[in-house]
Parts: sequence; C-alpha cells; structure tokens
Amino acid sequence: MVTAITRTYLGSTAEERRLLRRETLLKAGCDVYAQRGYRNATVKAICERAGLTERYFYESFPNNEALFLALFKDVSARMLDEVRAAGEAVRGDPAGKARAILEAYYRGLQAEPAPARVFVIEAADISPAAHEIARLTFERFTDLLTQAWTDAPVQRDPALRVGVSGAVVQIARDWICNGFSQPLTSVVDAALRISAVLAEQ
Amino acid sequence: MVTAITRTYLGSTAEERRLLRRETLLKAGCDVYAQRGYRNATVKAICERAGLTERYFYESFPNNEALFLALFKDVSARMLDEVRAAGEAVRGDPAGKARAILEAYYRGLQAEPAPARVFVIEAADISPAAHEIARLTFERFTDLLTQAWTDAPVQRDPALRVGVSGAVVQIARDWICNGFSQPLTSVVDAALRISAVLAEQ
DNA sequence: GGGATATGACAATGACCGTTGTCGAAAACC
DNA sequence: GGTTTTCGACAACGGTCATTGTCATATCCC
Repeated sequence: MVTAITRTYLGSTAEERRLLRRETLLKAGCDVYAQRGYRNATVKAICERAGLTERYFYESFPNNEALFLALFKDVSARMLDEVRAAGEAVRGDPAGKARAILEAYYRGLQAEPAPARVFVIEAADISPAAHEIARLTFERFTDLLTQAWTDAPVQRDPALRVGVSGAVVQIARDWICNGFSQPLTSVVDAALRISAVLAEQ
Repeated sequence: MVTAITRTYLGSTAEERRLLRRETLLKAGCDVYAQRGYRNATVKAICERAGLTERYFYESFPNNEALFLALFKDVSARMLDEVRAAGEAVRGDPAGKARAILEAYYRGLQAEPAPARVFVIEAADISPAAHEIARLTFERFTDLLTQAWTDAPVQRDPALRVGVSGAVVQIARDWICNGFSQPLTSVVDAALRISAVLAEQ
C-alpha cells in the first residue's frame, strides 16, 4: 500500500509534479469560481477544468474551501504589494499619494475581471476564515491610505477606517457588476473624495 | 382530489388560516436565519420552528429563497420608512437631518440584532434577486442622505453615492460583528463624517 | 353522531455532491 | 522486456436536503 519509492515521470520528480498539479488546480479553481461563483463550483468541475481527476484534488487540498483560501491569500497579498508600491512611488503630496494607491487598486481589478468578481464580491461571505482574510487585507489597505493622507501610521477612529474601506470596496463591487462601464478616473475620484476624511485625525 | 369546499376551522376561514401559517413561517424563517445563517437554514428546520409541516411551507412559498425575499422586502421597506420619518422630523440643519437618518438606521439595527445580522451581512450575497433588493434599498437610503445634506433630490455622481452607502453598511457590519460594543454615537459620527461628501454636488 | 375536511407526523423519492476506491493503460526503471 | 510506479477514467458509497406522498387523527358541519 505505502509507496515509499518515487520515480521521475515525464521529466519531473514526484514533488515537482505534485506542485505543478497544485498550481493547475489553483488556476482552474480561479476560472471556475469566476465562471459559476464559489457556491456553484464543485470539486468535479474544478478538476475537469484542470484536466485532473478528483484524486489529485485531495492530494493538494483537503477540500474546496482550502483551495479558495489559498487563492484568496495569494491574490490579497499581491494586491497589497502592488498598492503599497504605487503609494511609495509618489513622494510628498498626500492627495497624489492617495490617488496613486486607489488607482492601483482599481486598475488591478480592471486588469483581471474574473478574479476581481470572485475576490471582491464573493469572498467576504464564503467562510469565517475568508471573512477574516478580507478584513485583515482591508485593514492594511486603509492603513496605507491613512499614511498617504497624514503622517500617522493608522487612523485612530476604527469606525472611520471601516467606513472608508467599505466605501472603496462597494465602489469596486458596483463597478465590476456594471462591467467596468464607468471610466477609471470617475471611480478613483469618488473613492479619493471619500478617503479624504482619513486626513482628519 | 380537488377540494373545492373549504370550511372554518378553529374559528378561522381557510384563507385566514393560510395567512396565519404564512406569517408564522416568516417569523420562524427570520429566527432560523438569524440562528444558523441563511445557507444552513433548511426548510425542515424552519417548519419545526414554526410548528408546521413541510406541506404548509410549500403552500405559502415555492422555496426557501422565496421566503427569504419576502422577509427581506418587508424588513427593507420598514427600515426605509423609519429612516425617512426620522429625517423628516428634523427641519433645517443639514447635518442634524443626516445625523437623525443615520441614528435611526443604526438604532434600528441595534434594536433587532438577529435580523440585523441576516439582512445586513448575509442578504446581498444570497441570490441575484436579493442583491437587487439590497441595491435598490440602499440607493433610496443614500438619496435620503443626499436630500438631507443638500436640496438636490439625488447625488449626481453615482460612484459617490455607492461609496457612501458602502461605508454606512460596512460600519454597520463591523458593529454587528463586534456585538455592538462601540457606542451608538461613535458609529453615527463616523458615518456622518463620511456622508458629508454628499453635500458637495 | 356521521361523513367530510383539515391537520400533523413521517416515510419515500430523487437529486446533488464530496470523498474514496477500483482498474486498466502509459511511462519509467533496470 | 518485464516489473513497478504513475496516471486517468469512472464507479461506489454515504450524506444532506428539497419536494411530494401517505395515512391516521382531530375538528368541522349538519
């Protein structure tokens, strides 16, 4: 039963093949989530999309939610990095810094509409773990915005922080639902005006 | 098979009994949604809570989602009425009017924590129909806020409107999730500051 | 009181899906 | 070339739940 011996196959070691399959599944999961929504994304559908069988799904993930969380963490971290870099590229000028951050965020969503739909619209309600990731991500995002507007590391009033992040996300949701029909500048402008309340400590 | 004849039973006509069962099911649905969340609320559980059998569930609703939507419409309409009345009770003074609206909203949530959790946190993601009801409700809510701050009937910039409604709701979500631990005034204050951007047309 | 309707308890059905298991064929190693 | 590992296709099992059906009992009307 136990196979202690592994063998290279099609030029890759067992570990390499396993990781490749994992990546394939992540990509397929993202596609299927985007197409049918997380709730309607069955393990079977993800595996078909990946060209792999269910057996390999459970080799890499204990269940569907685990795959989702892995994707979500990855996407969130990348988003935060991009946004942070965009903010740091602008020196001085608080409004310009804040605008750069927001523009990076919305531009990133526009660049990848399918993941955007999943991770902005669905993510928060999928599970407590997903909710927590979303919460933490947006806490950091709002900290970046606060740093742009002021020199303070964080906004003191937690409700204000929460409100601004809610506004930024809701504008994103609406934009996505309407197929990105409004110009980028108009959504950035609106978010910028709202985020300006962070300047008042 | 077809029973054309109805008969009063326990002092009520067939129609009265049907409506009473419907109301009982709505109340039970609200309780069960609040307790287990919509996704884990089975028809069976709602019927048990209502003290009725599944047969009567399908007498009044084609499925679980239909019950939810009926409840959601009801709750949303009541909420809008309360908020509108609170706003109209304050004359002049834009900030005071806006504060009254927001205070009525958050106070209403606090007064009924269980429904609040369901209809603020879960509602938007349950189905496209539910999403639409939530969207329309908050569009009107934001119009009321706009009217408070300005004399314009609506805010011109749709993204700004969407952003403010997102902020108000996100503050509510966070407040609910933290068990209403912050004082009412602090959440109202934060929402008020953000909503003030509606004053700029 | 007797026949008819309303009700409640509960079984039956059917669908969906997660998860695990089987098995023959392809590719690797020696 | 034969043996072993790896792979892909797919069946099997079990669980949950929506939805419909059955039937005995309670309540009605006359």
